[in-house]
Amino acid sequence: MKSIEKNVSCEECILNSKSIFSHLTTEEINELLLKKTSTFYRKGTIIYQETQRMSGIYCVNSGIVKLYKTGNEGREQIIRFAKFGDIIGYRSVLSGEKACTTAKAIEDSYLCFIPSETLFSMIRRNPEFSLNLMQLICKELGEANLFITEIAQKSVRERLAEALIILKNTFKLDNNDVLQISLSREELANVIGTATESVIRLLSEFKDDKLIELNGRNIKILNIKGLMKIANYYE
Amino acid sequence: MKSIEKNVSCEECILNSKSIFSHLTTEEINELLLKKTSTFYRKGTIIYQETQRMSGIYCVNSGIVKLYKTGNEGREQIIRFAKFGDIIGYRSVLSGEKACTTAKAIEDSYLCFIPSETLFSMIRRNPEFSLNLMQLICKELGEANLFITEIAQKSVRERLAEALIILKNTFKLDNNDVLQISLSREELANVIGTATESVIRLLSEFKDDKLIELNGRNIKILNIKGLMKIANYYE
DNA sequence: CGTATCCTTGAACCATGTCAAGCAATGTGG
DNA sequence: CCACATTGCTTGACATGGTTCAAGGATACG
Repeated sequence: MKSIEKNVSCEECILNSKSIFSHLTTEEINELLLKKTSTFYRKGTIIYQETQRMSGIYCVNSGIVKLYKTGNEGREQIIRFAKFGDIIGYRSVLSGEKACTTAKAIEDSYLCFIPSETLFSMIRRNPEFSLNLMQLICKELGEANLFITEIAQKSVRERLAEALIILKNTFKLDNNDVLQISLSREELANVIGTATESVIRLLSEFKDDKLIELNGRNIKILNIKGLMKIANYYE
Repeated sequence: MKSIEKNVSCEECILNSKSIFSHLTTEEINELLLKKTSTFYRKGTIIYQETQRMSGIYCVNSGIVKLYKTGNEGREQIIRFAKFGDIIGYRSVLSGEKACTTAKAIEDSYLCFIPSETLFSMIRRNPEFSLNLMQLICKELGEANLFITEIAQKSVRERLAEALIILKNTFKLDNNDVLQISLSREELANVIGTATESVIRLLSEFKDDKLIELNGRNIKILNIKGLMKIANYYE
């Protein structure tokens, strides 16, 4: 649980045109930079827990954060991953409810913390910022609705193929076509809602079918179209 | 697809303290009343379709609206139901995306249509309204995340018991303990993501176990605690 | 070098989906 | 008002995808 404070550059996050911060005034950006605190989270560290009250949101500067809910039998359901430029924790802050997910760094990560008051002040002062934020939340809601449908209607095989495609789109491949996120078999199972053994068996099948290549946690994508066909996923 | 325009009273919707409209100024309310149009939708009528671009949002004045997504094999996944005071369609309007669900009246319903420009103008002018709206969306997102976890981890039996509890909380019971929403067995199946036959068999079991009583589509709740225990659902 | 964690495979089991057939309820047109 | 069609509901039989349990191998770590 070691965490060191350090000042990281937020310029890239703010200037990124997809960022909700991209429409802030210079004055607002200065206030944001003044109020934010940056913290290092070593791989494996929990950033916040479900049922916890949040006093602000976090913006991921580097690393990868896993957001998951814990089900009745203690099994984790991964809701999403957050990477550079993504913000987390805003759902609870805005709804005034307790956190509904736990956030855990699965890579060494730097996160910026923005206190609730700063966020609310920006919402009150800048309607364009509000609209950007709403847009972000609504997109996430759309993805959640889609995920509900897929998990309810698709087979495990389809869901695994789809998960690989989505991970590829989110985290990209290196120049050797290897997925740029490292997940355990269990985590992969917790994304698609199945047993670890099922993931292992299906990954082997995909390998036998020359769709992917496996090397420990490294997954090399050989045939994305084949995966899309299996997943019935076209986008 | 018959739909008649009629002026319905929006006062109750607006004054309701849980409504997102409750913090509007008198001036804003007057503009809202001026710009809104009210329409009758006969049971079975589709209000909007997924993939459609939305030009505004709807507020349910009376009746019940079913919101569902259509999966690959054409099977419908019910995302939620909207009743008096609920608004629908805002996700697509705010995100600028096409509708991700289809909305269909499953009872005769009156809906008020609020054009996008009116909504955006209220957001731009009134930060408290924005915050209320964000809060609403965030709550829905929280419910979606919970639903993902339940559908991924719970058995069909648990999910059906839970669905009955949630329907009871949302639509209440009449003074004879009968659920105040009428769904086909297939619709019930499409809520929890299972086959119609499974719902039928499990409902019979619940009846045998004296948890519910069945009379056509009428479901009488006899033992809510028993259902909660089966569902592992406590709230 | 030993211990813990993760990964893999096989076998058995079971919850749930699918298919088929009959029944009940409801609506339609003559 | 009846015959017929349509749709929804129910039940049984069966197939199977997926989970669970168990055991062994691989890999990483202090």
